[in-house]
Amino acid sequence: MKNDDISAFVAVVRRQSLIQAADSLQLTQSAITRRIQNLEETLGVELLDRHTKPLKPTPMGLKVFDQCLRILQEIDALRELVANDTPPQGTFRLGVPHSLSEAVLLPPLRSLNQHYPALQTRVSSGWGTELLAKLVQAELDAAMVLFPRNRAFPDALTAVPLGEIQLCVVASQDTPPFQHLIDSQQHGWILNPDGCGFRDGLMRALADQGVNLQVNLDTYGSELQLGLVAEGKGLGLIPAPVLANSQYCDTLQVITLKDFSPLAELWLVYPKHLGKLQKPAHLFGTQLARALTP
Amino acid sequence: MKNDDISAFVAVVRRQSLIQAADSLQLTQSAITRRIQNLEETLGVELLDRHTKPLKPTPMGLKVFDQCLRILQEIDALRELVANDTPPQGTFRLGVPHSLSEAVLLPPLRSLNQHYPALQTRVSSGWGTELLAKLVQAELDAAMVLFPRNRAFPDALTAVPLGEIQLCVVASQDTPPFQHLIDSQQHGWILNPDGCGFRDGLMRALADQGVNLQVNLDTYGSELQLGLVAEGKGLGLIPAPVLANSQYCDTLQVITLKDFSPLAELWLVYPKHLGKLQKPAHLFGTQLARALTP
DNA sequence: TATATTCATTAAATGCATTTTAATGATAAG
DNA sequence: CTTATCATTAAAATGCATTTAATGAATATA
Repeated sequence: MKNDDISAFVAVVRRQSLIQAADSLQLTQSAITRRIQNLEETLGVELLDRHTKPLKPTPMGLKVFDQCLRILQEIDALRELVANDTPPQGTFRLGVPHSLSEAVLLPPLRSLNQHYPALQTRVSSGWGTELLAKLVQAELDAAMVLFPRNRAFPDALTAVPLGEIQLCVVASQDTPPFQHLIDSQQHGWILNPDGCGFRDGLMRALADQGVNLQVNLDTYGSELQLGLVAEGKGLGLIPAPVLANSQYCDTLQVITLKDFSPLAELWLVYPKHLGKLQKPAHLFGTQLARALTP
Repeated sequence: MKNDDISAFVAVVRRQSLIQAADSLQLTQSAITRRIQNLEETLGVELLDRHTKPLKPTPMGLKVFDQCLRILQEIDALRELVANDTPPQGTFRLGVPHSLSEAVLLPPLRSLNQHYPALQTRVSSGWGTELLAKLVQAELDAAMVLFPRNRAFPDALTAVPLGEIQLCVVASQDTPPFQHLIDSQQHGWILNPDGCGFRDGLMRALADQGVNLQVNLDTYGSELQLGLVAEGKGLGLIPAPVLANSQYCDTLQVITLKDFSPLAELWLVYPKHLGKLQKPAHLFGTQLARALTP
């Protein structure tokens, strides 16, 4: 009984698709097929119902799924157990989102440094999905990312919620106020690229109302974005703490919408499968989370 | 994190020796060494204290050991889960001990047949350790074995206790009674070969008193053994139910000793790692145990 | 009905990881 | 001091999982 097979099965049930599961585990469909077959073979039961279109587990498969979850949980507990007794040391490569300013990031980083003075922390910043990609490629040990709530992460990663952050819709001072999301399209949006995750959420919310997201300008930094918004080029969507610390804070108008609750979640994300090379850094999952929560 | 590594570690901690662990998992010492190293590497902690002579886990290792147990337990639970919902079918190769007569074996076998009429059962008999060897070589699907209590089984096997069985020390009618184990050596023993497991226990008990087991004759079957005992060639050690059903039952004297409590345990033993070939039979661990318990 | 398109399975080839074999080291017992 | 026992290490061999590539099945589109 291989754990890899188990996590493959879990990923498939979650995503209801071999392809997406493969994607999330960074493998081929073939590999997933084999893994599922392995598990089915060793258990002697059919786990997936091949006839339904969204691939679903058989009744037995569902029970197995639950138990698999329990197994993976105990394995995680083992990691935690070790991590909690091992004071982290060495160099720790942490990724932080472009979209969050120093004002937001400094407190947790300071807290991290207080907890583990021996730890060398190297911080680099990037857009959300960039950071996730670097995690799966083991170029980072952990990353903080800001994503819409209920966001699904790659199965190769563990995500711990660090807290919620309010997003604000901002407009220039002279923009006439409006109350519904649908009206936003009259002005258009100025947004950072897809990688940051907000855009996805906004797009989906608009799609629910049958409208496509209209983007006036793609920006690559919060100050730039806010500057353009201040000039009346369109609306912006920005984390409240970033707005508060921006030079444009007073120049902008915050719009409160009735049908769009712009809440994002700040996550700490780190790889599940500890490569053999990076020694200590990845080990302290929730330990790190605790240290980062001020 | 590989389950094989985990069970290797568990085996090592249990046996306090790499060699014995290797033995019980049917592997080389080398392999065990590597597996332990793997686990230590992925966890980033030293698990075994190499300096103590009976190889012992470090304090951290002990905690890890407990958690490993939990993991393996959940994995077993998965097997159980599936097994309990899968009515067994096909041909089931069950091994039973030479040392137990039909009188003892018939009730559980009948019970098994009642529970699972669809199951073809092929029963073959052998000495205890023979049966265990056949299990690890997948020549049997399960075996009932009679062994001294607290007997350690190979880690590749799961053992479920089915109940206790009284052993009797028997002698010919004209043997003068005695009360202590040590006195038995005056008469010598007539025993079945080592494989049956009783001999081990007896030998150990005598060794504790500083005496070596003196065996007058090696026998290869209970009736033969009892026949020879009846002729006064020495003492016998035999399960009570077998004695009760023997033709020599009335010809023999049962000796009650004060310092040797001859209790054996009847086990159901089956392989943990289900080979891919044998389809259904090995699957129903405790399910089988329930059926076999009358 | 034909033709893509999407998604899963299968088969052969590659590549990686684990195991064994064999040699070395280390420690305790005779 | 020698032998025996047990663990580690290195190199070769084995085995297993993944990928690549081709096939199959089912749905949608023209």
